[in-house]
Amino acid sequence: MDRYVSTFVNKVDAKGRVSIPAPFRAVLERDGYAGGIYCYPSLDAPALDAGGERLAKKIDGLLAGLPDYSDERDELSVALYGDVQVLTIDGDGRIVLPEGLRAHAAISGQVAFVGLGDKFQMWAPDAFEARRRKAREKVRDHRKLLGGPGELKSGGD
Amino acid sequence: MDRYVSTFVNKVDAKGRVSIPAPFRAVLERDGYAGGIYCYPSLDAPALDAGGERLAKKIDGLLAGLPDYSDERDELSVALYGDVQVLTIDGDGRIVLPEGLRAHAAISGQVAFVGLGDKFQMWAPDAFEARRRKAREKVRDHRKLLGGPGELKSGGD
DNA sequence: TAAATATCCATGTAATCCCATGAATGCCCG
DNA sequence: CGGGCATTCATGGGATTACATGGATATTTA
Repeated sequence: MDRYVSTFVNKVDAKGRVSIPAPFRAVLERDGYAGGIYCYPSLDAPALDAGGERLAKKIDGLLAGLPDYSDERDELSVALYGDVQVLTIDGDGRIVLPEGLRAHAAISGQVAFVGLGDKFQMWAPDAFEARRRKAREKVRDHRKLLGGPGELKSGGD
Repeated sequence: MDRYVSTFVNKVDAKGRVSIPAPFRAVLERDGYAGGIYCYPSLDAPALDAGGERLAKKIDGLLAGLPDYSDERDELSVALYGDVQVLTIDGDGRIVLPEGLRAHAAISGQVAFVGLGDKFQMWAPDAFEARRRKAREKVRDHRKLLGGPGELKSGGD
């Protein structure tokens, strides 16, 4: 498997450690993570974005499109790189979530790991539940636009 | 044959395992399933959608059009990837249905596997029976509009 | 040295593998 | 044409492994 899929909820222990779900670890293995995974506060959600090399490349790619020394580039690179932390994975497949990041996502006792294809997010489980509901409704709407007959349509009424 | 057709009912055992009907397994073989089959709650029915690589590609296709780091993309990915589970197939051709998925489809003792062409669905047998009846009536109505007599004629059950 | 961070080890639980059984199907040979 | 024989499948149970989690010990940093 080469993409992050599905959702897993794990506990944060007294030291702030969380196990990365084994399936995600497997993807990271393939993805590559020199020294650790990339993690930063989501721009538009109370969540953390994370991933391996592929994610890093994607960020680079976004910046590459903008002219050097432009305001836009400066702003974006600060927004994207400025808050990035590299989290090392310990021998048991766990990371430690620093205080700052945890605050942004309002994470305390548990973390929901949510696969988004080529990156994953970390949420406070209840906040994610709300977002999930919203997202599902949106997909319903989009389906009418996106899906030709049979696209992702299910069980046709 | 390379599409899922017909309906099969199998048991869920004490551990939550269900045999995938052999004919579907054969299709999956051809379809490809690296690591397992893709399965997610149907958007508009109390059922589960499932399939192999072909289905996975379809999901990718939906996202491919959207720009990275857009609100929209994240939202869609949550619903598309976040809700998907990758179910591994054991040596005997069985999968385990996780609690969350089972709940969505109200599946407990038995599962009806329903072929839908390039994917299949899993239903609680009685819920599916009801749905099937309804679908039949609809088809009968349509037939009057669409076809000359005998167009879609079938030999009954 | 104290606090914080990293490494290592222990444990219960849940998932995975492996083998046994039994029914049903299809095939071969009488 | 009919009766065994072999295979394929679904299903059940037991054994084994993987994984998340908690705690203890080393190691660094201020």
